[in-house]
Amino acid sequence: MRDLSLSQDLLDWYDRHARDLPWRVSPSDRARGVAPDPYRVWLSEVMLQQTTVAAVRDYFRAFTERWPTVAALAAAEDADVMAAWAGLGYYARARNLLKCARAVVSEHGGTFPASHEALLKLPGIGRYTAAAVSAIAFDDPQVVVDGNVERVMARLHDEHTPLPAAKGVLTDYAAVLTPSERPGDYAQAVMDLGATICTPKRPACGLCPWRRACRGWSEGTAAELPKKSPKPKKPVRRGTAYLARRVDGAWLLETRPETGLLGGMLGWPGTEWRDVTQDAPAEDPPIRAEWKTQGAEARHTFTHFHLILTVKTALVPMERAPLRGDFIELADFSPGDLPTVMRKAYDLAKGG
DNA sequence: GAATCGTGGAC
DNA sequence: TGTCCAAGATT
Repeated sequence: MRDLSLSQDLLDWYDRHARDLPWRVSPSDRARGVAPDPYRVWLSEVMLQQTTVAAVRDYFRAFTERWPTVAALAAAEDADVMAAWAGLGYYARARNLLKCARAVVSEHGGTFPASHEALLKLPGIGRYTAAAVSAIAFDDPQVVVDGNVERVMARLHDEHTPLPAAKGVLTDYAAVLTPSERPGDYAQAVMDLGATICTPKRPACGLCPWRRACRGWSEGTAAELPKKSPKPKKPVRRGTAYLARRVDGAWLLETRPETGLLGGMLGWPGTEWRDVTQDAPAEDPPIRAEWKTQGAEARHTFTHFHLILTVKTALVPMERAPLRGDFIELADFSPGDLPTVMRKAYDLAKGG
């Protein structure tokens, strides 16, 4: 069963209110037959996973300027891609981005596969991204369900079952509304609606094209939906980072292991980060030196814990060999290549 | 299903 | 200042 009248109302709204985004083909251009580039659609969707449009904009521009095609990205050095992703977070995305680009080249001749099934098999492409690329780049009416769609559907149907348990029924609601015509514009329209009108807090229901049909509006429950299961409190961890500067200005850094937190990223050698209820980890400097503790500590909050990082610095002579990590010449180092927590430690060392 | 995995902005 | 939140994927 479908409700094409509601879908059409949203498409009409989108024709008038679609946001101008660097990766988007406007509905008017789309109507003239301009086709989106699957590479740009895919890249933007991966960048936008759990990340705001405002944060993605500059990264998207930088990536597409430097690597205009999937083949160009596939040929890039791992370290260059990780450095370019630094600051955007969820670094597994960058690792999978490269794996995916290389798979598209080696297994699909450098062209993104058009089928939802084949897209799902690629690294870093899950249910949402496969559906979004299918719909937006290939006009395939897949059911696109992201956080916006979940929120809009929960309100439209006054669904009080908390997430993530409600995911199934919300997907069913979304399927009913997905049109076979203009599925790409429709998918982007629901997400625009969620991002600009049907917002998490204080939704602008007065401006909503779906207000007449919305049960959350008629019941007065819209603003409190969707329900979510409560989140556990974040524990606090502590650790030490060692910032060794050689007399010629080179910094001692290491590439973190591929898996786990900040995997594959550049960082300062240091102790492990241990819960404050545990014993403090043993001293473990990466090079013999006179270490000086900075007056302030670096504080940073990750998805599931708070970190308080003690920053120690030292100046070391040219000939001394490190036990861990490698010295990177001053000319080859940019703090912007570091994940944010590591950049905070750097800023602290420079300022103090 | 539950954990893990970043960051910056809004309130 | 603390909490919530954003176009999720992977294990």
